Amino acid sequence: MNANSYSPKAAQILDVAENHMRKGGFDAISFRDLATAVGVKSASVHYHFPAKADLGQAVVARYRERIMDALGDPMDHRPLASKLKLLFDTYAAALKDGDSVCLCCQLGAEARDLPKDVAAEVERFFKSIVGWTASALSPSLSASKADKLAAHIISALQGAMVLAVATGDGVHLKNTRSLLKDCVEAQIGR
Amino acid sequence: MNANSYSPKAAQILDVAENHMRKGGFDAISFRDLATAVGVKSASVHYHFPAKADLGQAVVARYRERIMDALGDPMDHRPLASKLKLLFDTYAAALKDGDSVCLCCQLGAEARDLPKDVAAEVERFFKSIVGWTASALSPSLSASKADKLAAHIISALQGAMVLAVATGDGVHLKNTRSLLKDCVEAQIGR
DNA sequence: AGTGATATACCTATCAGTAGATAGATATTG
DNA sequence: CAATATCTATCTACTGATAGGTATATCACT
Repeated sequence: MNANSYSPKAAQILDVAENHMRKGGFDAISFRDLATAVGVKSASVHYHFPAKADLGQAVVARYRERIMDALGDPMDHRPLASKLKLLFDTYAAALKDGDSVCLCCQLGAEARDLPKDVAAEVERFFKSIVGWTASALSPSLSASKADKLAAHIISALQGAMVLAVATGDGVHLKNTRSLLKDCVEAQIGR
Repeated sequence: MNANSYSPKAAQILDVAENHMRKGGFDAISFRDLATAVGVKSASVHYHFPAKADLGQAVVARYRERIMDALGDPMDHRPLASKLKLLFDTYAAALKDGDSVCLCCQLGAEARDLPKDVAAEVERFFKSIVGWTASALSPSLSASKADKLAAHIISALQGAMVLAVATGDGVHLKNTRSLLKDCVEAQIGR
């Protein structure tokens, strides 16, 4: 099930669901609201996604695929700085309108209250993106240090988004980017 | 309205509400569930907190007061390192059972979907705790650098909690603590 | 001491609205 | 015919909220 295997209507439903979930979490979407937003009835949404957990899982899976595709191969020959810039730009684009965090930041916080399949998909997102970052760092650091620094980078970006949304001030994300850059340079000893 | 001005039953309601909200956000609490948990009927919960927004606001306000009280005066004569240790210990205690993030991390992510008063209280929490941290750093750094580093510290702690809950691995918090310590030391030039 | 007013803290009963989900009919296309 | 995609209609369960009743306790006044 890759991200392009959805019918146009199903993709449209996923788009709306993703936007709503980013702002209010899994409980913020309802079949009726989604149906109205895409111009069908709620029973038709159930046709595409039988249960709410199926919908949630599909939203997260598609999100992960899209992000990971945008990041590309972490082991290719681009310089580390440009990989990290791409990570910051891509991942933090979640804040684009200044009013929503990364989908998995939202869902990650409520992981213990999510349907099992949805929570598993969120966990998979984090393992993917931390793994990508660790791979990108790996030529410059020991495996152990790369893993820790990668997790820290993702953590800090997540938290900065929360702070930005909660205080209504997007500067937090830029601030964290610049401090993370220093942190990475200190670690790789440049 | 300080944290000790609630009747025993109201305080009990706030306790349960806080625990549930930490795991699933504002929508995760219902008057009926709370009532059952404390042994009354839902109408009695409305007696103590007329509307859901009142309850949410009270939970967040009490949380902020408790955390800020535990942190104490950021300008007193304790060494910086022990203030930061207290911050990490106190604030990160939210993860105590390994299955819930900081209340305001959860609510901060969904700030745009919260009742206005609740969102304002969440914002107030963040401004308080970032302000405390900046004050603690202020003897060692310029005001501008202290503000930035303080926001970064809080961001990183928030994000680490999300990662810890989402992946079920509490090591992320310890990891971030140690990298933040390095980051602070690099900034104050020690 | 006795009486009435007031406040506190609960209750029962109910409301309109919304939730996720399903059964079964209909239309369109290959 | 069969697959796809929609519909109408409906179900049960739960949501926040309100109206109005009950019991208890405290206080003021005679």
